[in-house]
Amino acid sequence: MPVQHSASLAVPAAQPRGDQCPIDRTLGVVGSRPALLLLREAFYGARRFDDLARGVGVSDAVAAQRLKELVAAGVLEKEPYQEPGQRTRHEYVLTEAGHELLPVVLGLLAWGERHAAGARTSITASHADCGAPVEPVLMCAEGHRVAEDDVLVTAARRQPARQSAR
Amino acid sequence: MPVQHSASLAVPAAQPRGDQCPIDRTLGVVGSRPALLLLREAFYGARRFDDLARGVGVSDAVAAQRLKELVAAGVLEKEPYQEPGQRTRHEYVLTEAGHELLPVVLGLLAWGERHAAGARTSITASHADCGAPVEPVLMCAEGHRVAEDDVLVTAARRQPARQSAR
DNA sequence: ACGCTGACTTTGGCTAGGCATAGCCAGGAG
DNA sequence: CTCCTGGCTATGCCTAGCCAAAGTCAGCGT
Repeated sequence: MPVQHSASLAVPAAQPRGDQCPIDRTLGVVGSRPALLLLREAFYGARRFDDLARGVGVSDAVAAQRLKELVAAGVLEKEPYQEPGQRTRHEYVLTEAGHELLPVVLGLLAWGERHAAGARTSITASHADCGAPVEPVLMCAEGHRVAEDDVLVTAARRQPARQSAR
Repeated sequence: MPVQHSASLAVPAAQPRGDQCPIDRTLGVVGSRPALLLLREAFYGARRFDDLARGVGVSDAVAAQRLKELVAAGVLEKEPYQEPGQRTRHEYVLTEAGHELLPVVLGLLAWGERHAAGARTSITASHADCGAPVEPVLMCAEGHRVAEDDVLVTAARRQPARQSAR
């Protein structure tokens, strides 16, 4: 017997692909390196264009382009603000939807810490209350911790009928 | 005090960027669309080259290239297998490290379901035992559910001393 | 021994996306 | 009213990545 993991997830039937797959759709929004890194900066607290662009290390043009896409996708919001003695500026803040991408970002962080060796520094996410390291863990709405092979993936047609006039 | 969510994460000091950031390093491995989609296929149970490539919808060349990278990064392993009456083949199986990317993939899935509208079908990950929907949730090693502002992000130098002869 | 099939590899052409540099614009400071 | 600064926008070049199509290769079946 070689290894235990067969198909990991329980996938009884074929799932939709292409633009019908929510994973693919999400990747259309945050599927590029600059986009994810901008998100990282936003989670680190950056709000101003310069800080975001600088932190990611891309040119202004790319930063502007990606930020525009993230705003269009509803991940970030552009809001006016004013520092005392300064003119009105705009800052980029995470929306509710943006905040919900935190598990993904921290998942990448945790994986990189564990498996992408070579960095001379390590970044740790820990629980402010107890100091223990934090990671995304699979849980169901009932509050059970879910193992990989207990995850059942199913597809369903959305809104069968009711295509009434708006 | 304008909005409630200020910096979401608690980040007391600057974090390393570029290739010193584990998020960035992880993106170097799975930071492209085809790579993530190949991973999706692997989680769905695909193991053969053709199935993986077909499921992602890219050309053979791209699939081969990305698979090679994923193998090199230790996410997939190439193993020989033999179906009865068939010649020896190789299949791609998720390694331990590969399996640990599941929270990221399911995070993308969950987010897409909730925020990337437009698909006519929905994919749901549910708990096989109780049927409730499954999502990645932030938890610390002590077992506490961690809220966003209770996540403390800190950097540390790896291997403090031992900077002996190079 | 030959052919077929699955699994790649190679080649050539094309497009998206990146960078650098420079230019533009708004608006408080002076 | 002009200057200055942060925040973009525009231009030109250059590379990475993609696709399609064709070629290669291993080895079981006949």
